[in-house]
Amino acid sequence: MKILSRRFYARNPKIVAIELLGKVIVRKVGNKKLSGMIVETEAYYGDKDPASRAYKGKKKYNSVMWDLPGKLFIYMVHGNWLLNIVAHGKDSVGVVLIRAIEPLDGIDEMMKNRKVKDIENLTNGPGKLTRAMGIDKRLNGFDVTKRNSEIVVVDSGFRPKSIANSYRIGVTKDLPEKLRFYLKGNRFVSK
DNA sequence: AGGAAGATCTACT
DNA sequence: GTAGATCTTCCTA
Repeated sequence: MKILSRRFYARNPKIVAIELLGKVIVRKVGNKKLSGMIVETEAYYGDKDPASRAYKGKKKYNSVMWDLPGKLFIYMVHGNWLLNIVAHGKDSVGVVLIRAIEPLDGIDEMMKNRKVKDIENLTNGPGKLTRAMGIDKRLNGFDVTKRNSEIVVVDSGFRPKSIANSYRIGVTKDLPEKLRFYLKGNRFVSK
């Protein structure tokens, strides 16, 4: 179980979004371990991307986007916390939005957090997985490349067989490029 | 004060 | 499957 390094995130967000598929997010809460495999992501750029939180310039709440790659960027939309990881090269800004995961460890605990019966509905959306894992604003700016972080992303060795893409979901102004990526056929991809 | 925002839940046809 | 209410911050006036 290798923790992904800062170098992994210091690339074009589109590349990082694709390569994050199949990796595992591990969340530690006290002595409990919650984890899930990433099955759906979206890439966002900076000032050239009207759907990006960085589009209108640096603000207090989005300043972490200009910070080091590998940090968490968390913000609220429609009453849901959305989990992003900062990913960009030296002279640009970008993030990868985690849209869905496949639950692995701590499923009982996550069920409790979300009050749902069927596993399929547990983490198949960006706002759902954050609630299931107990992620909120407190974790904004967290570094996921450090061992012993409350959250890390590891390479389990899994290699996706087939990856599909589409336009991003829910955005009012998208770019003419398909920036959403997901594991084809996986039942935990959002609807 | 008012409204928009990478969404979700519920209650229907 | 779709339609509408509701979710909570942060921006703009």
